[in-house]
Amino acid sequence: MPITPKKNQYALRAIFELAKHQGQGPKKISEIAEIQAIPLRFLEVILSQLKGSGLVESKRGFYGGYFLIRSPDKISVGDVIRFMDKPDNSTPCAACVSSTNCPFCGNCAFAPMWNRVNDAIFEIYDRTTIQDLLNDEKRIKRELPNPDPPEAEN
Amino acid sequence: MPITPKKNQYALRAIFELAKHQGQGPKKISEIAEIQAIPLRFLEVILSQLKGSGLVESKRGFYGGYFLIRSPDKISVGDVIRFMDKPDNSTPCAACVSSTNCPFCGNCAFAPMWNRVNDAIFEIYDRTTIQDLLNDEKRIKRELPNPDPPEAEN
DNA sequence: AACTTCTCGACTAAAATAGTCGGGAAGTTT
DNA sequence: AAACTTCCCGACTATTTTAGTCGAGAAGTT
Repeated sequence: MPITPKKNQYALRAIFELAKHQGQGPKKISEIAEIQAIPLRFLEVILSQLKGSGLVESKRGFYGGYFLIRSPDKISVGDVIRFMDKPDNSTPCAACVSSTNCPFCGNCAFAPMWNRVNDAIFEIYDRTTIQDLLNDEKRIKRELPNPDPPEAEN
Repeated sequence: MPITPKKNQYALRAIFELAKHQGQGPKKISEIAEIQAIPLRFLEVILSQLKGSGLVESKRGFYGGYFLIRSPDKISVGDVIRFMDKPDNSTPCAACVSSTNCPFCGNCAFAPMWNRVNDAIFEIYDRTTIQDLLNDEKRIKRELPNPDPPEAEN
């Protein structure tokens, strides 16, 4: 029922966080995990998987962390989602997007609709870049100036 | 990863099958199950659940079965999917369509995108009626005249 | 050497999905 | 009526997917 699993959302948020940090060297998994409220050990798995996408790279040691190797306006949400869903690329019945063994594959009245839906989803994903999301966030923050102002420490 | 779970697809196919049979009295679960390759006992559950939607009604006994109580051109795919997903209507964070407890609800840069995706999906669902699907199937069958011609029995 | 951070693979836990079953109630046939 | 067919109901099990954890190690820094 979710549009996309949590893991994919975490991947997006992680990349989003790296994008904020562009040009400032590597960012630690632990920081991303805290800011984006993602379980640390799970995020390790996700980021390490994301290295296979050619979007991020990492460095170890004291000043280590992850960083983007493509500019945020050249990374679309579609790039990320498609990569994350890749492992089980099988999609044997391209028509019935949702089932592994549809008995009507090919001459099924529902297939065109599922395809339209799939296309509509990815059209949005592909047209939304990480930079767009960054801009949106800035705008949101301007509009809601002080959601929770830092209290002066005594 | 599927666009919609199998159960929803079964529900759609069942209604689709009832639509084919419009005005010819009730149709048995067992027939629908066979034609649409749906596990019988599972389909019982689904159809019985669908009675709550006001789209179908049933009759028991020898000439019993299920039938539509609304014409196929007045039933949209959206009606069916929305009903099937109803039970867990909670959606506490309407913005982050996919997660139960998004820590950023309200001021999250991703929310507008998830909403656009959701809207795009349901726009298609709502504009596709069961009658449309019926028409599509007829067209498909005209175009592929004999996918598996019945052999003459010896 | 001590410390920090990513790395790797296997492993467990929880939730959602899919499916099953027995026994009963309504309706039909004979 | 008895026998039969069909839907009805609730609980129950199985399977798959998703989410998350862990220990030990390798690369880099101080």
